[in-house]
Formats: sequence, structure tokens, C-alpha cells
Amino acid sequence: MTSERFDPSSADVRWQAAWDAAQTFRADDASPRPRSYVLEMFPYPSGRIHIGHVRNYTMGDVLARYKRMQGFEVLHPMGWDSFGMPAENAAMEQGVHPGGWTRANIKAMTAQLKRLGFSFDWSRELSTCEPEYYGHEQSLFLDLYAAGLVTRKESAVNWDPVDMTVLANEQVIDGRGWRSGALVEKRKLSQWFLKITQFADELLDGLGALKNWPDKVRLMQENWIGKSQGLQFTFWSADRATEVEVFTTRPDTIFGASFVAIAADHPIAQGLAAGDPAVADFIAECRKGGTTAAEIETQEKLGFDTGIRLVHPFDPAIELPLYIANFVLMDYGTGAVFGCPAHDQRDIDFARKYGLPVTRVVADGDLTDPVFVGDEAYTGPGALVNSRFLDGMDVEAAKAEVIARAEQSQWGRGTTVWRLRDWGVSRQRYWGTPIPFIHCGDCGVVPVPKDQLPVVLPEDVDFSVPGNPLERHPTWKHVDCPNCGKAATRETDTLDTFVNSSWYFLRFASQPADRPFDPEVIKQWLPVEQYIGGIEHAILHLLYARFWTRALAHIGLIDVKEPFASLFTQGMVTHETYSRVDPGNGQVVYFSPSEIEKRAVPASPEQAPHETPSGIATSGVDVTVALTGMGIGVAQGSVSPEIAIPVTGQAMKVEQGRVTKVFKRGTDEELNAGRVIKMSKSKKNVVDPDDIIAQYGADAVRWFMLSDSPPERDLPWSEAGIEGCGRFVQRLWRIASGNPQAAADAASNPALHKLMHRTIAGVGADIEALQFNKAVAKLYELAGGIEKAAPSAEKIAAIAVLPRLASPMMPHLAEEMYHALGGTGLVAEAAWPDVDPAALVDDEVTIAIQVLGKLRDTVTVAKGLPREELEALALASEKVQRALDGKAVKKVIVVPDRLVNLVA
RNA sequence: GCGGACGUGGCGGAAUGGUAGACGCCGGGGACUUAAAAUCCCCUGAGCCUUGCUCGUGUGGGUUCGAGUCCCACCGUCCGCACCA
Repeated sequence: MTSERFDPSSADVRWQAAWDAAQTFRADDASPRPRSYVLEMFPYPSGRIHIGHVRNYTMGDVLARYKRMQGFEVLHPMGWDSFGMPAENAAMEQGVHPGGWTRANIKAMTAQLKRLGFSFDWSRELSTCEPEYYGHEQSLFLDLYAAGLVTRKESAVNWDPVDMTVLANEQVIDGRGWRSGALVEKRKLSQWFLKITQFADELLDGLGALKNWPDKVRLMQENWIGKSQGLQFTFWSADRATEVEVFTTRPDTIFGASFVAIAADHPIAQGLAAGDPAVADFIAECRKGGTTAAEIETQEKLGFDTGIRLVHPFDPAIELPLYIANFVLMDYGTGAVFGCPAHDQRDIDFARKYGLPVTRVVADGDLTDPVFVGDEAYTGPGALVNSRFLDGMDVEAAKAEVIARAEQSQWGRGTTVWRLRDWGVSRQRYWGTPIPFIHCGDCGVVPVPKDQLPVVLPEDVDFSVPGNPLERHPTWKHVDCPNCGKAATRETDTLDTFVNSSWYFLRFASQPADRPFDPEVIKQWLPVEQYIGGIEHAILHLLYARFWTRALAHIGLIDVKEPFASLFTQGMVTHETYSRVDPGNGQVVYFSPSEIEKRAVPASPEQAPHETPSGIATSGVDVTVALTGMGIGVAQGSVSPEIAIPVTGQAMKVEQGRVTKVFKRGTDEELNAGRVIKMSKSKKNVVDPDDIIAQYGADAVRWFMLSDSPPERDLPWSEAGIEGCGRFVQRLWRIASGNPQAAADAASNPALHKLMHRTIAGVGADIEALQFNKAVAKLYELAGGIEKAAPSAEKIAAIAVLPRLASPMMPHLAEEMYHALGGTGLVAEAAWPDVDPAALVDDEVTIAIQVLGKLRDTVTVAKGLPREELEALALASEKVQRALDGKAVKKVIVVPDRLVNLVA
């Protein structure tokens, strides 16, 4: 019972229902099978599934399905990272409730995901905005608080005085709120922090064990944590009235010091400013500087000599001027440094500008002259010079010596400074996890008792006025103090949404109603065997999740320390862009590539004004791209003339097949074929997954996501590419439905037998290595091999194995093929085919014969032929003799079963 | 500026130091068809004096019997960080 064509529109839903009915993808905690936890980063419910999600989840799905076929009990869950700002923005813009908006989005996106046939265990679906999730998060937060890992401290935030809200750094544009346009103020607020710095060392050391993480991500985290070892010590003025604590990673260069500099925000600078308007002016000048990358780069080094002189710790006779400098950061180290211009580029820039001494203390080869020439600091290795007792030591020895002496004389100590800050988790926002604390006039900050959890976010809130709706809710924040019973108020800050995503992988593994998770169940699933997501989460999300896992292990709730054994960061899905500068207002207008089709039209109206564009390129006529005229003065919805762009970039208007106008290059009407970039609404180059599933079926879309580009690189979307995938789906279907009867006397086909087993082994290895593009190529080869083969038992066997090989990637088609071939049950539950190791061994090999490293001939011989025979065969070749041209062979390189290279 | 990745046909890309361009897309030719779609077959890096030869993996050097692959320098593209003491 087979139809001519595979019809995804009926097959997809049919098999999705079958998997559902059989509970195929339900992970069983009680299963005797070994465990495999495959996880993709869960999405924010923005409204629509993006093609990038499709790529991400397809990769995870292939691995999860393959692992299941390999006999693993697979946990492959899906859920929603559903707290966050877009819901509040929608509430303000559209007058809807954040919860309603979010839940409607989840519903729509769930339907989209189901259309793709992903093998998710939907019974474990979770949504972080529901009390069933965030209530447990509050409980964990209280546990961390009890363990001393949560603190409250004053911290500066970006405050938008019009919207009455705190802004993230990314929301501050040119010093103004992105929505209100109001000048942003720095405000000090008492905020909640998680003590991630307490785990800085562990988080850094732990990276070393994450062998299956991309080096790039480990390096980014390492830099983010930013460990620096050095010496912290105090400079005093001769009269002991001023002391400046500095930190340096180069204590060895202490005899090259020529100034001390403090940040504009440093207490000493602030103190001086109070009594001296000139200092105050200078500090104001420093603050003016922008904070963007480009501004910092071009910013000049500025300094202000305070007039204060500090004495050198090793010799009171040496005095150093104390400057206030704009390049010193208050929030790193101690907010003060000593400058050694000869060996630090920043310091030499500063010293040259203010005429300070530049003394060489590390020899650059034979250069030992104390007078340092030039404007480029020497930061390389060398021996200490001009440094008294340090002379002759190498840099490392000198560092150790200075630290030892400082500690002995008690004016300094060896120390470690981190770039990593404690994690501020307070958000003055409505749509987040309420922080479970109560402020009492008498008792201070009191944790909400666990039996009163969850602290539920009220739904009846008002977004018509700016500010945090929790603040002005009539009843919500008013509670009695759990401690003394007096009237008190709830904390109205909510948790950073990164907290939600810092432990969701635990809740997926185990979700009892009465506690966050069951440690015994966690033990059998964690760590996640393979985590897949975007590189944009290389630092924050992945660092926070690692921290939470360690913190929970630290307080004994779990005993896994690293949540993700392997990490894979996939590339983006890109698409071409088309744009044009609108001559009217000078703004760039984008056109959707979906409106573009290739066709030939005359290159100019002059050339052939009445030619009808045909589908055929003829010589002398440019191949052009025709674009319907959305956005070029044509009202949407009307019948548009077309805009055609020849490959050279010149655009023309085509009406009813006639070129009526040319948008000349170099004029203000030029139309540009832009770069291939990430899909984005504003560039009008998005492709909606629903549209392409409807057109080609889920399997073709999945297959495209895996084809061609290596998964870590960007994948360029193309219409031709997805069409090719659709064709391959049909091709496989024809193979399976073609009824390949082997004639009784048909010759056997050992080559196909080998190809089949090579493919089974290769596809499996490629999937495990996440090299899906290679697995795809191997399946194409097997399909081609089967099609070319004459009827034989091997051909029947190869066809029979095809559904199982295709199942992880094209699950709906695979089920259909499996049943067409008489399979019972579900191929999704079938075992991955066995490999015959004997079939992987070739008994014949092709030997390359080279002369002087250049290929001259090949011979096919039995495997394992001895060297002498290979050599003789090589010399017997006519082509080789011609290449040798009578020259004597001086040397023969033989690589058995591979090649012979004759050196003449 | 610092750190990292990458550079192979018209395009996406294959290639444990050992036959460069697997596989796919595009393109060309043919078969089938009244015709089209679909499908199938063949060709498809460049050049040439075409039984074959020469050149060819960003550029220039090097190591090697042999380099897309290893080393050095440079050019270009992309990404991350950013005055971190």
C-alpha cells in the first residue's frame, strides 16, 4: 500500500500522533537502561519560533533519537524561559497582561515545535513564569541565603526618571533611556547579590575538566573571571598623612616606578575635590568621557598632579608624585596603581605626556641603559637591571622576591584580584520571580518562611503608569512580619531572569511537587550529556548555571558540580539582504528576499524595451533578479510592478514584463544586494518556519538544517537548498516504495554490502561527533548506491536499513518507509542497525603512484601487498616510465596499501 | 590595542601529512512526454599542443620523498573583550 509521492502534510501529523500515543519520548526514571540527557537551550516565548530555534532543536533531536536507538534511556525535555522584559514591553505597548501574552505565545510556539516532530518529553514541560517553577526557585534562593551566599549591598544602577525604572546597560543609548529618551541617572540602591566571587577559583579551575566544551567558550569564561596575581601594598607620604593602597601584577618593576595614580572616584580624590575646585573640575572632566568602546580607545590619558608626594617602599629618599588619572578604574583592584612607564604602555603614554621619568628595569636583550628611549613599553621577558637587589634576576624570581620582602616588612602582601564581580540579581521589574523577603521596621530583612512559599506574583496589576507595578499594588506588598507579627512590606524587586535559567536543567530531570528536585533522581540524569545552544550565552548563562550547580552542591542539595559535560555552540541561520536608500528621507529600506526570483530580462529599456522576460538567459542579456516592488512607493496589498536587479547591481522596474525604468547605479536610486547576515525582522530577511513546513514538510526542513554547513558555522538559507531537500525526501520514498524484488539468480553485490555497513558506522560516528553535514553526505551516497545497484539480496538489505539510518534526521519519512517495507512498531523505537566489522575492511585497495610527489598513475591491488611488489608494479607503469623520462630512481617511498612515491 | 577563529570551484562545503574538490546547490547537454511538471542519464576547477600535459586550497618563505593539512612572516574576513594595573 504505497502512494506515488510521500505526503508530509498527512504523514507528519499521523506519526506525531503515533509517537504521542506510544509515549515514545517519555523518559522513565525507573528504566534499567543507561541514561543520556540531551538538552538544548530553552527558548524565550517571544511569539514565534525562529529558524535559529529550528536548527538548534533539530541538532539536539538527531542526537536524542540516535541515542534512543542506541539503547539509552533518553531525557530530552523542552520548556520556556518565560519571565523577562519583552512581556512587560508588550503590556505597555499593547495593553495586554504580561502573563496572558506570554502564555498565548507559549501555546503558539508549542504548536510550531510539535509540527517539527521533535522527540521532546512534553510531560516534563515547564515554564519559569509559573509558581510551580519559581516557587521552588524562591526556596533555593532562601537556602543559598541561609548558607551565606546571598547578600544585600548598595550598588549603582541606571535609573530612568521618566519610566521610573532601572535600565540594563544595553538599554542606555547615548546616556538616555531607550524608551523614554530621558537622561539616565546613576542611583545607589540596596540590591540583592549572589556571591559568585566566592566560587571564582572553583569556576576557573573547573574549566580545565570541561574537555568537551569549545576552547573558545572556556577562554571567554577564563577572561571573564579574570584572575590576576600580584602584590597589594601601601604607599605613604613622608608625613604619613596620606596612604594609597595599590595593586600590581608587576612588583618586579617597582624600581621603575615614576608616579602613583588614583581613579577619579577614589576617596582621596573625592576628599581633595571637596577643598579644591580645580580637583573637582578635573574629576568632572574625567566623567565626561564616554563609555563606549570607540570612545575609550581614542580617549587621551589625562592626569592631575595632586601635589602630594609618596615615598618608595624600598627607599624613602625616592619620592613619587600622586596623580588623579582618568585611565584608572575605581572598581578594579584598589582603584590605584603605580606607574612603571618603561614596561607598561598606558604608563609610558602618561609619562611622556606629563614629562615623568622613564627608567628601564627589565633588560631587553643587551639593552640595559636606564634611560628608556621611545614610546613603546617593553613588556617582554628579561633580566632585572637598575633595581638594586633585584639585578640579574628574571622577572618571575624578582616578583617573588619583592612579594617576600613586602610581606616580611609588613607593608604589602601577595594577593589575587578577580575581574569577576558578585552577581547583582535585583531587578526593579514586575515580570520576574519575587524575591522572597520581607522588610520589617523592627526585625530588618526577614526571609519568607518556606511554608509560605511560593510568593506568588499578583496578576491584577496596572501598567498604565510608569514604574514597578508591585510597588503600587494596593495590597500585595503589605504583610505581617513573620518574625514579630507587626506590619511589614514585601521586597518588590524580582530576580534577574538568568536565575531562572540557572537551574532549569535540574527541574527537568526531577520535578516533585513539594521540593525543587529529588537528589536521587538528579543523580541518575546529571550531568547533561550534551548541551546545545548559541554562542551568545558563552559567558553569562553558562557561568551562572555552573555557579548555581556548584553552589547547590556546596550546600549539599546535589552532588554534581558541573551541569554540562559537553557543550556545543551552533552557528546562525543567515539569509541575503536587499536594500535601497530612499531618496525621499535618506533612510535605508529593506526588501524581503522571498520576493525575489531569478529570471532573465533585458539589461536596459533602451536595449529591448518590449522583450518579455523569459526563464532563459540568452547571450548578451544579463541574468537578473526580479523583485516585486514592496516599499518602493507602492502601497502594500496592491498589485506591484516588479523591480529587477541585474547581477551587476543595477535595478529596473518591470511592468507586465516590460522594463519601464532603470534605477541607475551610483545614483540615489541604487538598489543593493547586501551581505548574507543573521535573519532579522528589521532587515526583512526572515523565513518563517511554519511557511516552509507547510510547503516542504517537517523532514525537508530538518534535513536542510543539517545539510551542507558544519553545525558550528553559519548556515545560509536558500530556496534552492530547501527544494533540494524536498527532492531527497521523495527520492528516499521512491527507494522504499519501489518494491525491489531480487531475482532468484541475481548476482550478489558485495560493494553495496560494504557501502551499507560503512554508512551505518559512518553516520553513527558523525552523529556522535555532531558532524551532521557529513552524516547527510553519507546518506546521499548510500541512496545513490542503492539506486544504481541491480536487484540483489544486498540491495534489499540496504533498503531495509535505510529507514533506521534516516530516522534521527527525517523521522516522519522514516516511519513511513519502515512501514512500507513491512516493519512493525515504530522505527523511533527500533535499534540502530549493527555494523559487520568485516564489511568495513577492504580486500582491494587503490594505490597512488607518484613520481617526485606528483600523482602519475593508480593501480588497484589486493590489500596487504608487500612493498617489493608494489614497487615493481609502480616501475612497470608506462605512465611512470614516461614521467621518469629515463632518470634513475634514487629512492622509493612505500606506504603500504596507500601509495608509492618514486624519487628520481 | 589584546585574545580567538577562519580563508579550498559560480555557491555551501569534503579531505588520520599520502589520488584536492566527497556530498549538495547552481549551470549545461540528453532521455521520457503531444507538451509541461516530475523523474532518470551524462558533463561541470582553470588552461592547453587533449592517448595526455600544465597550473591550482588568500600571499611569500620554510620543513618533508610528499603540505589544503606542520612552522615563520604577511594580507584579508569575522567574533569576543576592552584603559583590568
